[in-house]
Amino acid sequence: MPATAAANLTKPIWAQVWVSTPRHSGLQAALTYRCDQHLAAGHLVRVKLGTRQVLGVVTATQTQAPSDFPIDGIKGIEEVLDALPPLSADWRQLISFAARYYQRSASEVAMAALPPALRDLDGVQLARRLKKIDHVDAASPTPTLGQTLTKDQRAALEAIASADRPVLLFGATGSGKTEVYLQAAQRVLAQQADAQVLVMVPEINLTPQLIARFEARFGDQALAVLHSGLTPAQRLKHWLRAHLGQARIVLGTRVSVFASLPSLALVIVDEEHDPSYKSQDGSRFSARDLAIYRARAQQRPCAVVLGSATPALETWHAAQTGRYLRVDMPERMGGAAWPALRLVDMQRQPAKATLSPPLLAAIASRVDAGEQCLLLLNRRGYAPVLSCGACAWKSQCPNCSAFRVFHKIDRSLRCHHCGASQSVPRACPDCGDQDIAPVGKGTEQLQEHVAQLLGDMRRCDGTPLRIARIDADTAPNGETLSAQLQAVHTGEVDILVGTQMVAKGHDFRRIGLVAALNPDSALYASDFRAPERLFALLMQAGGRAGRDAQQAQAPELWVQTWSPDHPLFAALRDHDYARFAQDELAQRQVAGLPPFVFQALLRAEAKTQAQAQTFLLAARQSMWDAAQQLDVTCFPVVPMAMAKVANIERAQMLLEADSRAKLQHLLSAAGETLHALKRGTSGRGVVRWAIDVDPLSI
DNA sequence: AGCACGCCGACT
DNA sequence: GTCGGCGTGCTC
Repeated sequence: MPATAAANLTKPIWAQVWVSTPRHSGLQAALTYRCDQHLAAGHLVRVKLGTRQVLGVVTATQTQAPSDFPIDGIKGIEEVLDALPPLSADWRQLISFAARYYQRSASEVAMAALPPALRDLDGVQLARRLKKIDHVDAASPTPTLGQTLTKDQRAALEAIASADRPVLLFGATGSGKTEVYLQAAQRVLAQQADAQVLVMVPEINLTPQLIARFEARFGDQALAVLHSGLTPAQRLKHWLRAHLGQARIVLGTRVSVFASLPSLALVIVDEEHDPSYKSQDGSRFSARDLAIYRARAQQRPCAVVLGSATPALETWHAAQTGRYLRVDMPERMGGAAWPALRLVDMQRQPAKATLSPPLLAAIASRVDAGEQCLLLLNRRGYAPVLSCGACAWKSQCPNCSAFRVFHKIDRSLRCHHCGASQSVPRACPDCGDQDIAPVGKGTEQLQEHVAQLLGDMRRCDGTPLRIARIDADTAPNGETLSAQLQAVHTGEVDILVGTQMVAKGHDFRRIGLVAALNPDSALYASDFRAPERLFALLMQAGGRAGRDAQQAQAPELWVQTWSPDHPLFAALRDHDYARFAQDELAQRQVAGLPPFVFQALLRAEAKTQAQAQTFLLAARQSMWDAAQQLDVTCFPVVPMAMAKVANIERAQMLLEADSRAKLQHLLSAAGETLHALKRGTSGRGVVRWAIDVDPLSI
């Protein structure tokens, strides 16, 4: 409630307000506004900014006039949205921390954290929305009984209840992590009358089962969901229900880490290793890391659970060093067998075989037995490049440093980076030769290829095989995706070809064989995190197979590789994530890579590569001495791996330190400098710059 | 980022 | 004379 001190008209009160100012406005901190009475911090207000009226969050009020801004320039608060309880001190502290750590202004982070629809509402409109919500009265959740727990699950629950640290729930696919989440939530809700639980998932579309189970257990009255797929009105409604404490379980994607949860008592981060927790647009925060901060910084105690079968190496390392508590759930439920690994040495296979003969035979045998097969190929389209046989022409995108991908379905060349599309030329644009041919294989071609090879086969009922494909082209949104997955699930498909998006989340009951056709690029990629991602993908893909214990044949995970002796596959064969992590961490330590060092990237985008680099070089110059003193390494300025996207040239500079504090220290000083540089001559042509703290890819 | 102001080219 | 192009600069 707002403070009810009597208004003192002779003595104005000054309020610090976070307002919706844009990213590069140079307005960093809160702005000062005048008001006639004290306002509790956290209140939402509407204030004038320039000519517009915008939303703001009060962070503090004071009686002393500000010294850094002319008093007669200060405007009054237009309206206090006091129908809403103020945002809590915990919430404001989370926003401040995120802004500081990721080098953004608190205003920007705060506004991104609030539902967009709230920005355009006045008090009257807001009251109307609230009235609607109040009608749906907050029935306290009446959870149905949970399943009987295994020994592992009981131990995990006990650990979560008593842990004084974040808990890493290290559980295999199908080991029953979800039931642990559910019962941990139930326990918290039972213990504390107003408790709230935040459950984070990487992508809501890929986890319909998880949502369904929470809904079934707690009822949709107690549940709120927060993700980008909602309409603005829905998003506001769910946000308000969380803020008002009506929603007891909040399920959401990475944005939900900023949800207003006045009585938060438990945070669950499912599939904590998933890269989508780190946002790639705008403020590049890690929702997983912020979730941990949030829980620990809260005034009321709050437990955190990170769940994964293949934790991020950062998380694994934290568990090894005792900062997190690791709880293992190694057993797969329901007696489902782990798929056996079948490695195909491609050096011993016929050249250019997309599907090696032994794999093809295995697929045929599975299909014959009425089982389903899943073939993973991480390239959509028909072929990644089109190339001229007579000259050096390739389907280079004119706007990006990438090739345009050949899509046979509409005979187009599409750039997967800028979206530009053109129809395939009849002859080589450079030399006129007719012989332009696709190079390499994508999912579209694989589907065609499989149809050619196995098209004569019949299902046991005599009908032709059904070979489906799911990738970003066939499933442009969540609805089409779940429709297609549903078709697979109900058995309408015999062979499914797809990109990694199919490997995540979904339970396919009848899949007996999963194959990764060409995963080698990740083994020797310049990105040091590529093996970690590959291991997670293959473990996850393997988890798709053999969930049905009734199957006649043992489930198999096939991998076609040119490096069958790579240690990653040896660990994969034994489903031994711990060994993989240990090997990988040892290498990282020797090479001086995260989690043993801390990194930040300074990025610049400009019309020319030279302009982007000039800016970064000036930045490097200006922070050089401070970096030396703090023992932070400033690596040379280089073009990004994808140097040009949509005709914008990009360059970057890596900063590295052996402690977070040192890196943070340097970065906090750099922000001001960069703003100044952009205005000066070295910032000429620079469209954007950004700091990416703890970058996932370099 | 918006949204002003501002200072030059083609229309009623 | 006015409408409007988008360059530059400010927002408590």
